[in-house]
Amino acid sequence: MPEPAPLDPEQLAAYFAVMEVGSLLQHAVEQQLRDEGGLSYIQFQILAVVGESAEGRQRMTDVADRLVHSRSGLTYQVAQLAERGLVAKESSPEDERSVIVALTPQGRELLERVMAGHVEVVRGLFFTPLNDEDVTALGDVLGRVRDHMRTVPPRSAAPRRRRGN
Amino acid sequence: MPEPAPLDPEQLAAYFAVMEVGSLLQHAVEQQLRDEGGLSYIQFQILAVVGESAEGRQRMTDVADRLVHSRSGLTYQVAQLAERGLVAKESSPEDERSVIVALTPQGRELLERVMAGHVEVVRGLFFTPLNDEDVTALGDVLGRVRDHMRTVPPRSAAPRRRRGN
DNA sequence: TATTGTTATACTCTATAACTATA
DNA sequence: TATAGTTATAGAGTATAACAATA
Repeated sequence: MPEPAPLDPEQLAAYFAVMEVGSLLQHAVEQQLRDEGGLSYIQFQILAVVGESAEGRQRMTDVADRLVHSRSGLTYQVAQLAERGLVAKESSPEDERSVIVALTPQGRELLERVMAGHVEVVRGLFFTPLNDEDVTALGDVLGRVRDHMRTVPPRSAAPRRRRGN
Repeated sequence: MPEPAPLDPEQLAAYFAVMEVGSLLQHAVEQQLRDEGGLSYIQFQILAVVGESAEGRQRMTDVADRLVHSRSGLTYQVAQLAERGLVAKESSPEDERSVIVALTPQGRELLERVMAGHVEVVRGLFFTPLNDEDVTALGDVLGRVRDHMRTVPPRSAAPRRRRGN
């Protein structure tokens, strides 16, 4: 294998910027969610993903796939949310193996309450220094990167079909 | 306080894209660092920040400030690295309170070895779908966001001068 | 008094592997 | 045999607060 060429300065700047912005934004958002709703970012994401679906109901597996979680990690987080009465677990009539996560009224209420502050943080921190063109450009370029990332195999080379998750 | 306007679809797309790209990229990079060097991302960053300075030496506080770490978290991570002989802790001649983190030869060697794979992952995952203009645009826009983020107070309103960190 | 750093502690989160049950 | 999910367990990381020492 030949020496990989180093990244040029512009590439490095872009890479570091993405990582730092993502990290700082996540930090800020986490604090707001913790303060205003006692939620971690992942818990918030679970509520959001479930709440955004048609009737506030999603299969465990579908939530896990979307949030990159390990199955057991999702089981843990959903248990935390269920303990607070924010979601309820139901069995699926179609597939006895499946578990459905359903947003409770309290869950929806908390989600809506917390979302307001969330939007404010994101707007203040992220969008303030940007104009419409910047936003469009960002969405376009990063959207392409995201699509590419979703395509590329996890670089564990082998497709990895065995052993769940 | 008036209802905050929700983010428009373009803004949402950009926000989600940043978070997802950052998260996926971090995941991929973490796996490579773990596999090839037994390093967490933060440990890698510590080595990189220290190694990038003039003589491979940095004060604890300066490293912590740059990596958003709590002091105690940095103490912990530096201890991990020191146990493996990748860094050494030295006292500062100028300020008896300070502790200097210095990259050892083994630390530098590992950093260089791991950096190759790191660059490959970033290139393959992040830069493949982008042309030069995209990269420039990204660096410009996200650079502005980052600068803005560094400026804005942590939204805990109060300047927070008391109590370290 | 403010700053630098460490320690103890408690907690959250994550991942792995073994396991059950349904398809 | 593959898929959906849980459990037990163990480990890594983080934050807080109390502390010691130097500026």
